Formats: sequence, structure tokens, C-alpha cells
Amino acid sequence: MGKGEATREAVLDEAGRMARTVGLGGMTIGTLAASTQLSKSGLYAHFQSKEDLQLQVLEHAKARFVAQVIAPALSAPRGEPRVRSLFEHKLRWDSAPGGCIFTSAATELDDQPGPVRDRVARDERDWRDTIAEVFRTGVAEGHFRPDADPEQFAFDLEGVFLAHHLTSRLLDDSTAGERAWRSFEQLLATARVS
Amino acid sequence: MGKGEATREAVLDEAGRMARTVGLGGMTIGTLAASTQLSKSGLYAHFQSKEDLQLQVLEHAKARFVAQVIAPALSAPRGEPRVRSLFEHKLRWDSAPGGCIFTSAATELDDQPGPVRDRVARDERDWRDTIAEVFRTGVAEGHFRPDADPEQFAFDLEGVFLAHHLTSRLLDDSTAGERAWRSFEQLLATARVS
DNA sequence: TAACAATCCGAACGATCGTGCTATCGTGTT
DNA sequence: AACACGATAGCACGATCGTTCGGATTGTTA
Repeated sequence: MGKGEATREAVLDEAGRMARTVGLGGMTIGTLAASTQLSKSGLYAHFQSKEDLQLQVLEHAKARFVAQVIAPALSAPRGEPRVRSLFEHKLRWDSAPGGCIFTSAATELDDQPGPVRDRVARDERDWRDTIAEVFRTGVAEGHFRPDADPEQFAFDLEGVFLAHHLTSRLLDDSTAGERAWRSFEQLLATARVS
Repeated sequence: MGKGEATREAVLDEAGRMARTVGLGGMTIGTLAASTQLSKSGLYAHFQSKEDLQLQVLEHAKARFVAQVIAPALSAPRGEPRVRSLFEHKLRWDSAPGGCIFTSAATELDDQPGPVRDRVARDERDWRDTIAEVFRTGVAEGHFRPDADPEQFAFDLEGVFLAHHLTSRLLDDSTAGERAWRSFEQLLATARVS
């Protein structure tokens, strides 16, 4: 890995951290340059525009998300164990300092058209598809009812994540984790074969 | 109502609309002045600072929220009907153009300390308390199980709202409403006496 | 209608925004 | 050791940011 690539990744790491607290739009070139010991123009050698930077931040974050959440979950046994693993890892991801960048970007950009919003929307769809797909392995394994709706499960589970995110960050409520777990167990109980 | 008060309210209306799409921080004095046919300094006659403006926007929005969501719901019969009414009105509120300003402000400011964040957090707590309190009338009326947890219900219901918000706005998914209703009915079914 | 207060504007402030250009630095290859 | 080239810095640009202040204009009241 060349030197340029190294600093580029370092910048993307810092930018991701920054975007999680002030948003993708609130993040500025100046402060980002300062906190990475670079000059503003030094940054622009790696990114053609702020929009390009935002897109790369999302791409970089998604790679980390796949490595830290999706991949570990997929290594769990099919069915309910895999669903549980996915839930656990995603909850841990959301508990990182600053929270989940996709969650913050999603509500920030949901009404601002453009390529960045499109990218966030695509990632959100991918994520829901992943949840639904993992849930389907549970149906196939006979853990969940055959008439259960995987997309509805994804909708509900995403709601649990969002509520947890808000409860733990905005309200500083330490019971958010327990609450999320309780909701999750209830979702599973409803989906299970009777 | 004097003229000053009238323009102040007009500005707050427009500011609320603007904040819903670009966020409380993304909203700028210049564009707000332009879209209200005022000069920047003309705005500053009504608001001492941008932070003060943001706080007033939240206060103004909360008054409308109480009038359009809480009050109508409280006029419904105690118990499950009142819970249903609260859900309906809140869903309608979230479906306004630009969505819910509290939802957008909540995820925007959840990691940026200051009086605005404190205000948003207080509003969020009030809202959850309202949900829990309305749910309690359902327990008292014998509609819901006595051992049901009102705060947990508030957590779950807020999750449904958040998922609906994201699904309808970011994903432009027209089935968001049906999904939210299905989740809501499931929540009620679980809470009901067996 | 005259006087007074409320309301709003014009102009300007320093700071910072995103974005280019040009020059210099460092590094690795020949 | 000379060179080529990728990586970074310096400086500047027009625009816009939030904010201030003095003066003009408007509305209300006696």
C-alpha cells in the first residue's frame, strides 16, 4: 500500500468518526484537515470534491460494516442462531462512539436529493435485504413460521435498532440495550413456530 | 397580535419547514431570510442568535404537535381507542412534507451537546412519557395485561415510528404505512389480555 | 395628526466555506 | 546520483456564514 493510500484511509477513518457526530453535511474540509494534520489542499489531492469525499466515507464505512457485522453473522449456523448473531453484532456496531454513520446519514439526507442520498438509500436497502435473507434461513430451517414475512421482520428489527440508537445516544439511557433485547426476543417469539 | 408577532410566527413556520429537510444546523439565516422576504438583519430583530432561533423553532413545533397529535388523541376514549388514536395522529404528523422535525433533530443532535440538544432530549422524554401514560389507561381499563411494561411499549412504538419514517422518506416505499400498521397491531396483540 | 415606539433594512465585520493553481517536498527507480 | 513522479503545502479566489449597528420606515397610540 503506497503512502497516498495510507493517508487516504486515515482521512476516511477520521472523516467517518466526524460524520457520525456532526453529520456528513456538517463535516467540513477545514476541520477535517486540521484533525488529520493535513492542509486543506492536501486533502483535495485525494478527493475531487466534498461530495466525492462523502461517498468515499460511506464506501469505507460499508466495508467495515461488512467485516464487523455481516461476515461474523454469516459464520453462525443458519436459522435463529444466525439471526441472533446478526442482532448482537449490529447492536455492538451501533454502540461505537458516535453511533452508526448510516443511521445518522439516513435521517440527515432523507429529503436532500443527490448521489449521496442515493448511495445511503441503496445501503439501507441492502441492509434490509440482508436481514430478510438471514431470516429466511430461519424459515428454511423450520425455526420460524413459513407464513412469516421476512420484509416485515426486517422493518420491525430496523425499528428496534433505531429506537435503541435514539434511546442510548440522545437520552443517555443505559437501559436501551435491555429494552432492545426484550423487543428482539418478542419479535422472535412471534415469528417462531407454535 | 401585533405585526412583529405575526412575522415572527411566519418565520418560525418557514424555519420549521426548512429544518425538516436540511436539519436545524443546516438551516442558515441567509436562505431563511430570503424565503421569508426579509433581510438577514430583519430576522435578527426577532431572534438574538441562531441557537435562539433553533430553540424557538422547536418550541413552535411542539405547540403544533400538541395541537395536532396529543390533544386529539386525548379526546378519544381511554384505553385501546386512545392508543390507536395517538398512533394514527402521529403517523399523519410524520407524513407531512419533510417529515417530523423532532425525529430529524434527534438524530442530528444526539452527539452535539448544548441547549438545543437538551431541549430535543426533553421533548423526546415527554413524548415517551405521553405514550406510556396513554398505554397505562389501557391497563387500567382492562384492555392490556397488568404486567405489561408501559415504558417498553413506548420504546417499541417509537421504533415503529422511526422505521416508518425512514422507510417512507429515504426509501420512498409506499408500503411503509401498511408495515407500520402491521407492527402496531402486533404490539397491541402482545399487550392485550389473553 | 403628531409623537413615539416597534419594525425592518443596508452595509459591513471577521471568519470560514468549498475549490483551484502552482510550487515544493519526499520517495523510489533507473 | 540524477531523475521522475506521487504526495503535500502555500496562497488565493469568490461566496456565504453568523452577527452587529445606525438609520430609515412603518405601525400604533394619544
